[in-house]
Amino acid sequence: MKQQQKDAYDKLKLKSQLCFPLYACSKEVIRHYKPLLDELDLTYTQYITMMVLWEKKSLCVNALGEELYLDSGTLTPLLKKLEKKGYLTRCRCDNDERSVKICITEEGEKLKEKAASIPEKMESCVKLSEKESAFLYRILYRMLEQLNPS
Amino acid sequence: MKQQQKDAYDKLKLKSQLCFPLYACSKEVIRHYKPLLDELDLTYTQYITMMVLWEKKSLCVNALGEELYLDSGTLTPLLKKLEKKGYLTRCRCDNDERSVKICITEEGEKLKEKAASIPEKMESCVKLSEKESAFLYRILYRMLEQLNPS
DNA sequence: TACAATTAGATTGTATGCAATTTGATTGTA
DNA sequence: TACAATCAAATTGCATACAATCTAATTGTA
Repeated sequence: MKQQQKDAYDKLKLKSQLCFPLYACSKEVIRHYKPLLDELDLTYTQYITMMVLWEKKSLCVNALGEELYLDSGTLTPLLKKLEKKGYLTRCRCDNDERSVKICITEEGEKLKEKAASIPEKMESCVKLSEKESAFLYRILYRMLEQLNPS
Repeated sequence: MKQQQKDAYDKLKLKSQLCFPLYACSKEVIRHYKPLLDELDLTYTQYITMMVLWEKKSLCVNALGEELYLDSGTLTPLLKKLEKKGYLTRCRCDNDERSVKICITEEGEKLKEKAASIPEKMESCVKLSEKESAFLYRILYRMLEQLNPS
């Protein structure tokens, strides 16, 4: 076998890939959120959706999708569930009937208090130094920008 | 509002969290694999499953799940699909009828040749320096180890 | 050796994710 | 102003993920 082909095969190993630890790590982190989010009766995707709403109060589905890297196929049913729980409202925009505006409710605002302790609790699961966190953060956002230039 | 509560709320912002870019990045990377994997008629999860088999040739569902951080609920239907495609066989172990042994087929081995160019193509999507890749790799595996000590 | 406890996969049910398509509203332009 | 092109959500279909439960095999031990 040629050296070149051997190199190509080496790169096909799970342990040679960056994509795999990224994928596995993401899932493991989300798994660790679960018991904390269960107390709020939220899934992880519902949680990050609420995070955007806690900050922005109100925005269109489209904009929400860009923030979260999710499309309407995922968001529509998810937003309906959060609406049913009473955390947000969905209504067509007055000025553009194509768009749907999502607004946080008082119930939704109240949930923020219960969620406030979660980030701290999660941090304690993963022991990274200040420097490592900052590096990881920067590099992931740079990758995101490269993969999905917005 | 107390400073402490303000800090807690700041940490609730999407941009303050490490979990979010991890989650988004993982999805974006997988999305970038799609056109390459479409040519092989594999999904991403099927691809990483084949990566393990290209390396190990044969192992039990259990061991496969530990490698991939997936459980039988995900693996069983996925392995049935790959079996139907002819890339692997599933059969109960002789010495322990509870276990199912997965073996790669010749068809499965042949697929490796077609997949060999994928890692290189993916690398070109994300421009990280040698140093950055190595750092990211180390930190992700360390996190994995912390989150799921095996 | 009985038999409770454990283990490996399979199954069930719920919630994403996302590509592709559809529906209805808006925009650009001949 | 007609009307094609575009756009925003919603819908459909398929493939994960994973917790919880179930089934069958194996193991530990009284």
